[in-house]
Amino acid sequence: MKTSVKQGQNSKSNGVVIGDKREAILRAAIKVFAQKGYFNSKVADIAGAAGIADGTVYLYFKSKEEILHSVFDRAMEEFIGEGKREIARIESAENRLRKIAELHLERLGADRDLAIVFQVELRGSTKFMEEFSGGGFADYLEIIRQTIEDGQKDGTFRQDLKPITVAKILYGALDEMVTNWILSKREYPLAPMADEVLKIFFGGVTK
Amino acid sequence: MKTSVKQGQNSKSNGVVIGDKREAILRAAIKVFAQKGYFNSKVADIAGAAGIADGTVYLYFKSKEEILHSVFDRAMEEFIGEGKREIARIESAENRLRKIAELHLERLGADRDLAIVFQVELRGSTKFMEEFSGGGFADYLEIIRQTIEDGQKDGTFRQDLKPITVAKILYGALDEMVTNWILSKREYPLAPMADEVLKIFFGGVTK
DNA sequence: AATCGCTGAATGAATCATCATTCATTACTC
DNA sequence: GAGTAATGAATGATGATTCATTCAGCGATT
Repeated sequence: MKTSVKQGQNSKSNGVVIGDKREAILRAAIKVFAQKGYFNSKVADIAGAAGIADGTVYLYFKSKEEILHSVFDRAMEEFIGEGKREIARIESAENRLRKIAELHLERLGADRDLAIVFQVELRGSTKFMEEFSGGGFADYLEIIRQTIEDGQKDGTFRQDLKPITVAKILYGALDEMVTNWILSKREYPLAPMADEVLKIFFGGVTK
Repeated sequence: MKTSVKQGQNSKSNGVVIGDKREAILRAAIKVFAQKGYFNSKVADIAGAAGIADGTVYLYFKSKEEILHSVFDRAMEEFIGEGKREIARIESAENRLRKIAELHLERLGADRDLAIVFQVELRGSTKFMEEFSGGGFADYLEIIRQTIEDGQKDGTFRQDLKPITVAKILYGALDEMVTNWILSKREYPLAPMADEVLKIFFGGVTK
């Protein structure tokens, strides 16, 4: 019997607003999933990390899987939303792509746990990937594709390449930067890698 | 009680050489893992697909995890082994990279199930990725890196880029081609995508 | 201002299903 | 009939989910 500190819900009894228990669970889940992977994470681990009882999790989520879903949905929505906003104001296609690359690496570089869940768990299941192909991911790729098409139309980019393929290549390169960053023992800032990627992407490696 | 067709091991009783039961299990595992993912695959599924009893699996493998390991090890060994051989005879760094890209996509494009297991399951666990970072994967990236360094030394490639980063970018682009191919509903040959990737990689997208 | 239900959040021990793994038994082969 | 390979039912662990119970806050009542 532990002397658990009960806490009425949000900001009722005392001035301290406890963000939201749902929020706490999501944050805890990101940490736990990042550490042990979705399938090796116990719901009890998440509850523990969130500082609540096991059963409480089910007051906020229908199942363990729904937690993972929510993590993706929330992050992706925010990610794409802000991306679109930032891109909108930029004139040249080249600079838009530059911004996309920078944002991509900045975002994921800013939250390692979330990055791990994205790179590892999202990829780690065809099921999720397929759902995502029709969801946020397709949107993201489409934004890149469109930007490349714009650049081709205004004569900035070569026109002998299929925009969608070019988009995949840029995305793949960025994605690999993130994956390597996650796996690396050394700590280094991720965002600056955008430069090298863009140098090659725009100019190629041939002298 | 099913009238199971017992079969003495390899080519004993009759002329038909049943490759090896171990081999059959690995093939079955690749198919099953590709379909449902490692964690959702039951050992019984694998046994079923291989046409043997559940327990028999354990005559050939210590655990379910060892099966997955074996799938990776075998494929990676073959993959890298043949890669090195093919590369060795090629003179120019540029053509060596070209060959690497082609092989990469040809190989994975030739066995969709294996490709799925590689793209999805390998990525789907930090544990495996980390093991692999110190294993086959690191070797592969090193081969690419070295080739790029060669090209820089002989003046073919720009020298203002870190070879390791360039290597990651090429790898990332190829990897994304594979991932997209796996997820795509449409059936299309993977290998030809190497051309587009190389065009951009060598020449860049800017006009 | 002390007491009293009430309500809904939170708890965590118990349940129940799901598999990986084992091993006593059976089937083959020589 | 000895030796080996294969079988598949039984075992045991694990862990998601449930649910009877506890608890804290709050307005109403005295």
